[in-house]
Amino acid sequence: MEPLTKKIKIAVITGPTATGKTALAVELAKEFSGEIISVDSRQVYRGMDIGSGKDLAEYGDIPYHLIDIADPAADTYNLFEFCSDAFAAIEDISRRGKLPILCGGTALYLNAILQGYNLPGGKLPERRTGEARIRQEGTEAAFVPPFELDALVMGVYFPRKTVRARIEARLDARFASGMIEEVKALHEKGVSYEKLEFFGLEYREISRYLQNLCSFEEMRLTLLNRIRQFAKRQDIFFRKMERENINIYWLNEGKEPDPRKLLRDFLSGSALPEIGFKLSEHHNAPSYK
RNA sequence: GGCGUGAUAGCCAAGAGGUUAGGCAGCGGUCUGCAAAAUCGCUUAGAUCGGUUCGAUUCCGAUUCACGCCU
Repeated sequence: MEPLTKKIKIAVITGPTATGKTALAVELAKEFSGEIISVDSRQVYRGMDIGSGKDLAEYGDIPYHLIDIADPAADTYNLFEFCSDAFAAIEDISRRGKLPILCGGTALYLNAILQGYNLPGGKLPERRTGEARIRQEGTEAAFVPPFELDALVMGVYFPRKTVRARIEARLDARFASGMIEEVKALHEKGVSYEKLEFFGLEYREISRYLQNLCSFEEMRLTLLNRIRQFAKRQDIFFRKMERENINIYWLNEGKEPDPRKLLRDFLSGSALPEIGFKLSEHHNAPSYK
């Protein structure tokens, strides 16, 4: 195949959890003939649906990538694999004349793609020696970004207080739609409690509940706090990315500035507006109830 | 009405007449190989009024409130 010489244009939708990233990405994919690449370290695992917020029903006819590509019992997906899978997907979509739309909140993964992390091979940290595939790959598996990207990065913004409320509403909806049963089923299919706890948040706290280490109400409150703290850490990472010169267009409630217009201008090569709002220059209120 | 106990930060909760309680929650940061992970930092309160004292959140008195008991 011919190498791609020009920079490949991609759109990115990111932001903290529970802000409606998927819905926006699907909307843009429909309008701009796009395909979605999930940037989510948990949605890669089969069977982790409700807890990771896959929302597969929202996609309709829009093709998606990097979802359900790993076995939660046997695999431990990581940044290295994500980088090679994501660049492969971007190239594939682009060659077919479609627009790659990256969508997700795993900020490290996104940052690695946007900044073209060059992951060296060679000696790996002690803690990784247990993983067979890493040993096999060794030095030659060093990851070098195969081509450059021209990315329009948009983030869905809500005030922290609103995000917190959305997290709570979504959590209860997830309980109502069978999230506990999902975790139970994963365990019955061979995913150890240890592994489930490693996956974090919903999988960790519900595993503890299933092991009778806490009551439902205790579990729910702990989980609520953990998800909220996670959303804060996502913000902290987005600020770091901004300081590292990644421009993020924060869309108030996902609407303003209009993402369709931004993307249209970006794709046609028109001048984009100045970034009006930087998360890194914004402080959240000192406390919430 | 009488007696007793208590009143500490958003919440829980200690000790001490002068030197940081602590935990949770909150906020911020680090992070190029498990990132929904790991890890670090910050956040100075003592119900009210008066007294004792060089100095009171700590001792004394009154008041208010809460809880318990008694009549």
